[in-house]
Amino acid sequence: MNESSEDRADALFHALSDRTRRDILRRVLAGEHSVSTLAARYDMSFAAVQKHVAVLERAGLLTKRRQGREQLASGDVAAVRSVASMLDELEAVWRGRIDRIDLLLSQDNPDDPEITPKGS
Amino acid sequence: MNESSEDRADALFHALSDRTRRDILRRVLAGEHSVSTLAARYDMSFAAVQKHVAVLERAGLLTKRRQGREQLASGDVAAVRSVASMLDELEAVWRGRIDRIDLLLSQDNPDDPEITPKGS
DNA sequence: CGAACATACAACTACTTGGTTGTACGTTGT
DNA sequence: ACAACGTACAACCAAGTAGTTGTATGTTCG
Repeated sequence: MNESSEDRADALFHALSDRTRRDILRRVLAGEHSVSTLAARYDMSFAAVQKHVAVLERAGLLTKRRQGREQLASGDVAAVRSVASMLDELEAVWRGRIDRIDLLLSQDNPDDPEITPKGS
Repeated sequence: MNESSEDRADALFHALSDRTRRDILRRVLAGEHSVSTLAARYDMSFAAVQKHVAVLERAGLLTKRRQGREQLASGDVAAVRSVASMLDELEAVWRGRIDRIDLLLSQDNPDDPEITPKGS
């Protein structure tokens, strides 16, 4: 409902909607990497990778810390979990629908012959 | 790893990256709705909403069934779960990192803060 | 049949995105 | 000091996106 929470969801899902960014995220979740170390892994310019890292950072999926002339990027698992909880909320909405269907069925058929209708 | 599984992830996260589409998804997970019923809920043209529904359908997040002149859209919870499992995979990657750190600590190795940077 | 409804799709516009190159600036090592 | 490195950012471009309006097609109902 909150305006900014929808903004955040937009940013998170958008950040995850690019395969290069998902791959970068995997790497930085596995351990710290400098931006140039990451860039060396992809067949695109350094600047392109740096922009992907910036998108992930703006979405809160990774953080950077300076070490000398390098920026070490590290994945934030809490942000990943927050996305998972958004999906949990969607699943809860679906479960509410199923519960309502089950209620109707049990009212019509108190003997409960049918289990889990064709629900998905 | 599969090429088309990345395509699918692209489509799923992209579909979820728009707040109108997330809202539509919530409604159709809660129960069947015709496209026009959905469209009436938003301050945009019918065609715009119809395109959002098409994006969700292409991503596999909803299915439509014809009933007379209406198309009834219904959310597919399995697709939502498949997204959740992608996030689980990311969290597993992160957990592997933590396990490796724990291993280093338990080996009482005070050197080398860098953790196996890559698979090469 | 003909009117109203429900949907689909094409064409167009404004904006965003993912990529490029070039430049600027701080840090490191010799 | 200075060359090489690591990063950030601006300007640009092609492609995609989210919205619009208009049109076509099928369905229901009086």
